[in-house]
Amino acid sequence: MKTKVIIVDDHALFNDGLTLILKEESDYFEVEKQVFDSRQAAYHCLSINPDLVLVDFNMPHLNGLDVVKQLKTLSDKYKIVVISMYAESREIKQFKEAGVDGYLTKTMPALELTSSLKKIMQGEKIFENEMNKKEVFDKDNFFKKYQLTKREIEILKVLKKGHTTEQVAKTLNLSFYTVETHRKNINQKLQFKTKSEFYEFLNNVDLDD
Amino acid sequence: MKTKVIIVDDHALFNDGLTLILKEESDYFEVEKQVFDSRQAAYHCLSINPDLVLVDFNMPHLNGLDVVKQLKTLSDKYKIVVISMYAESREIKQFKEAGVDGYLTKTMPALELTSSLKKIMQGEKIFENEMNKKEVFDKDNFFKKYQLTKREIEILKVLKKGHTTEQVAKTLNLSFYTVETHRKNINQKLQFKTKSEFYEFLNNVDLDD
DNA sequence: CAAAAAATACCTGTTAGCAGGTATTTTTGA
DNA sequence: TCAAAAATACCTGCTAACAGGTATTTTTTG
Repeated sequence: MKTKVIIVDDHALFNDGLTLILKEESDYFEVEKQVFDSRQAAYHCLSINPDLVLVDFNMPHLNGLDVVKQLKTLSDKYKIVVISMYAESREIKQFKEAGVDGYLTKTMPALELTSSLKKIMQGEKIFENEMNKKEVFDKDNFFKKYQLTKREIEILKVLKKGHTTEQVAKTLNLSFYTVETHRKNINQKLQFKTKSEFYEFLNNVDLDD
Repeated sequence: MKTKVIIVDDHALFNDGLTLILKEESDYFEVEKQVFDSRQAAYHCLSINPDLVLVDFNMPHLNGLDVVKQLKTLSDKYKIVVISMYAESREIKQFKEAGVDGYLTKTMPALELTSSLKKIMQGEKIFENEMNKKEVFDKDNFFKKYQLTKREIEILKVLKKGHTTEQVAKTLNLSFYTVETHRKNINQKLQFKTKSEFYEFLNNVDLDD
């Protein structure tokens, strides 16, 4: 009996990545459905009746916490595990209260993830609370996946200081237009939907080598 | 008995700013000396014998870590707190090993800084990183000082979800202009200089009751 | 009750950001 | 070496944000 899994993550790339990781252990996990719109999570859980639901923490429309609460009203049968970019105690507490079975971070290695999930399926509860703070975004994985170039990272570093596009251009001796182009490309790669999202990323990402 | 403070920071503006911040709490802190050349830190500490030394992280000639090591060979009596541009785990570890009492970032609001320093003077050790940021934030103090109104906090809550002024207006059944006015007032009260600052605040502040 | 504080709303002009292009040069790697 | 990737630069048009006002109504509170 394989573990039937539903992945709820609006971020297609990560959703796919997670699916591939679980496929590596296809004798144990079976990804039944990848949900990209959190509002459809409940519907798919009802129709598929999975053993395990992996929910991303920050999503548009319905965030992870809302999804968890919704799923909890539907059934107690499936395990729910939150996968987050942040290991932040306040959020973890909220999810604990909402009754999830685990809170894992996107920074953990694939092997650790699958082994943690197996433990959770056996009834254990795992709340990743590593005080590894600044590595909120897993640098290696992150930059590899999204393929930010050197110049783009350089521009992000200057933006991180609170500078505007024009100030960045002056700092790096570039044309205003060039910096705008780079910003455009960064936004396309990282798919920010709001300015808030962009600045949240900027404030949390570790760009140092 | 006030806390005698020496500030070691080559950056005159920030050195002054820090002094002003501590002057706001002049019944607790007394800035005895502003040192702008890190090579003179030891000399002044010996002659003044302060209770607290605030050391900038990156300075010419002698960097923060070197200053700390030097001071530590002189005396164990005064508390040493490093003030840095960014919270970087590797550096924090080094300073911890050097025996500092705290590592705070320049990005933290003034009130958080003074409240942290007070705690340190009482023997607590505080190492600021992205993880404990949200919790260190002294909510009550903050809102008391800046006197944000109920409506303003309500608007911040909606903005926190990444909504625009227009979306906030719709959500709260207000005119677009009203929300803009509130935002204007918030910005005036909190004195954000850049958008990045505003969003950093928004992403880190705890608005829940 | 009267004054202060808070909340509401409107107006103008400016700037930053961003989406959607085009296009050339430089660098790099198979 | 040559094609792809990266970096550079420009243009238009639109929208959100923001600074600097004014002004009325509602709520709070001494």
